[in-house]
Amino acid sequence: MVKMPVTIKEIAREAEVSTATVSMILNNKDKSISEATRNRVLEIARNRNYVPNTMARSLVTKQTRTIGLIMPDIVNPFFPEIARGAEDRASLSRYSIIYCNTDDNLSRENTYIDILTEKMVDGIIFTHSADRQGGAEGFKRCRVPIILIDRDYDLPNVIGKVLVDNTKASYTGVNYLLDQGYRKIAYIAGSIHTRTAMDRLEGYKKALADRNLVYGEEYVKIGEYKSQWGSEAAKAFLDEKIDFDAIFCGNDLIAIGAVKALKEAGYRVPEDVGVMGFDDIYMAGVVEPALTTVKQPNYEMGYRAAELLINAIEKTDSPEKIEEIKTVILDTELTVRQSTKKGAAQ
Amino acid sequence: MVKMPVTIKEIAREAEVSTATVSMILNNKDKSISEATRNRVLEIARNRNYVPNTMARSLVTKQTRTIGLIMPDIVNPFFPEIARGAEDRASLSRYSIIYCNTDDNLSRENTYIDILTEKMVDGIIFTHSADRQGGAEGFKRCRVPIILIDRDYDLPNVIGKVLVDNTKASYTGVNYLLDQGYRKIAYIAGSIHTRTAMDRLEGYKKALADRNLVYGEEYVKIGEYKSQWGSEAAKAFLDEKIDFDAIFCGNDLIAIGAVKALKEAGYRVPEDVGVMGFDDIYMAGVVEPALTTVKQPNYEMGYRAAELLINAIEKTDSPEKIEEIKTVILDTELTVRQSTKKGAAQ
DNA sequence: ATGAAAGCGCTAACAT
DNA sequence: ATGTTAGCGCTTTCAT
Repeated sequence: MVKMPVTIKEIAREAEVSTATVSMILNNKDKSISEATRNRVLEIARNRNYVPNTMARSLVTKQTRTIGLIMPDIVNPFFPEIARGAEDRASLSRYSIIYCNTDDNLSRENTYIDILTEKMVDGIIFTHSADRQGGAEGFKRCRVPIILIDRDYDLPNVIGKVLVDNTKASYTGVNYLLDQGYRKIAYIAGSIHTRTAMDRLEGYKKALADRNLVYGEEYVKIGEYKSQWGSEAAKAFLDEKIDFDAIFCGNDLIAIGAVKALKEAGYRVPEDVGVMGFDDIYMAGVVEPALTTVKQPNYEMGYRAAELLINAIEKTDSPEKIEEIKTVILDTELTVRQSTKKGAAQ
Repeated sequence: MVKMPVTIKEIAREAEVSTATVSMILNNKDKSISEATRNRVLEIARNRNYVPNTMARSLVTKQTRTIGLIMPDIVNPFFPEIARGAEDRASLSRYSIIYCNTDDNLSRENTYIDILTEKMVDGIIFTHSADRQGGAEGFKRCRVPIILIDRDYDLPNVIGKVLVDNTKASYTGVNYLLDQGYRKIAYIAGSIHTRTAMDRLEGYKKALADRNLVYGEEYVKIGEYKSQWGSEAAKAFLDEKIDFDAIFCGNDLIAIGAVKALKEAGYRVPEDVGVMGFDDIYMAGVVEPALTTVKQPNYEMGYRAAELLINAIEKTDSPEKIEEIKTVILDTELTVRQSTKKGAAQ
């Protein structure tokens, strides 16, 4: 297993040419090299199982063909899709991805940014972390371009963003419920501390306002992104005898909990009460087929982020004027799993 | 953003010492360097935001502190836990992880092995792919140590394995059902083409045999790892009037489907029929609280794999005698989510 | 059409 | 206690 690596030097000697020639041939920059030597060199390289040393190459070219992917936690089903999208786009252009879990921890984020710049990655895709308060101390030593996903911070080195229009998304979702015949739509929010959550709430309010539907603040409950909370909140609505016929939820976990509570209380979903989730966690469909959700295009977000980054890296032609931050805003999509029409037969 | 990187050369000049001195100080190999110069150099490095160039370092040291992680698909909830475990262990020792999705595709696997050896990763963690028939062509150019997870191939460069005792796992699972009072345990298997699946079936048979329980082959159904199949198979058991009071399933998706079919047919789970899953996909507990499962310790597998690899990499002291392949066999654990006692009250 | 040579930024003997 | 020097394996002008 401890095979001594073959270098271009050895190949050059064996082929009786210079290392420059070998290098050019191996990199397809052999415009002016005879077919004869070309084939000879290629043949030898193949026979000797030549593997280029990318360290040496990168040292010269200042490119590693590696991208860093920083995210809170790959075990959270939100992220694998993003990671996969990024990887698929990256590997198309023969970039590799170094992945880093931060657990939403600022100091781990900073550590990773350091490590990635030391590793000389060509760029970083930064997926949202709840904590980060815009603090830029961790970026002092960072020298690589950054693409933001999902959250819009003001950070140094950011050259692009891939975002979702959350207001529009929940607006669309609530409108779907209205179109299905529901008229009294309650809202169970998760944490409301993030921009994302507030935008969603705003979309909900806007959809109602557009149809001149107004009802009090008792229709909105704020808690956390857990199914437990969904159950509690739904029960609370029932206990308080709020007159609602649908619930829009801050995310799918909440929705799953809400559906459970409603069913336990004897309601049929969606015939009696429509419930809609958001985000589409993995398996939401398996868990609760009655659930229609607003799906965030995670895979595409990862894909587009990698694309933005690679374009920026390779567009060395436009020198310094990468001043404008490219922003991609993706649409969410409605995943209708089962008719959610009010009063529909089972 | 286009900051000119600071090199040790510049720091050396500014501090009026040699690059060797700077290098030693920066690498804590400064046993014999005066506090004065030491502090001066460190100070300058900090002020100038010095970032070491790991390419240059690796070129000399032949170490990249990077590990490759090859797996079928990070979106499959089986893998994020492995990835996370590996990353956690790796980052403890300041190793980074390059991750690669193969979609169980042999040629993608080979491509990645090539890319990773070119990137000079210090080792590769290879998580199981369904396809690979032991073909070793893709490893011709590979020069790095490999740790296998979950599947036991005969591959070149393999220096370690982290496996699960599937026979024992299903043996334990079935015994649990028996201990709970069930006596007629059917088995719904997924694909049976893998060693893993066969081992699980064997454990099931062994558990029954140990208690002198014998019943015909009609108690075993073989299909695929999908909830759809779980439903179909469970219905088939009912239609065929098989006398069973519990079902052991090849994985959780199957179990979820089976529970669904049983409930639709009017059975109470687990009071009338006990159902047990395997593998514990993400959210299995949310989906079906009645489900008790045999959980594969994915996180730990990833963690241990990284550990094995790092130990091997850094144990340069034992030179060539790394002939023995280190094998770690982990136990699965029973995740009892809710009493599964036969006939228990709701 | 090909070769010579100068680095890329760093580490590691070996000197002093 | 610190400096000198020779590479690591490759790319890239600039010659020829």
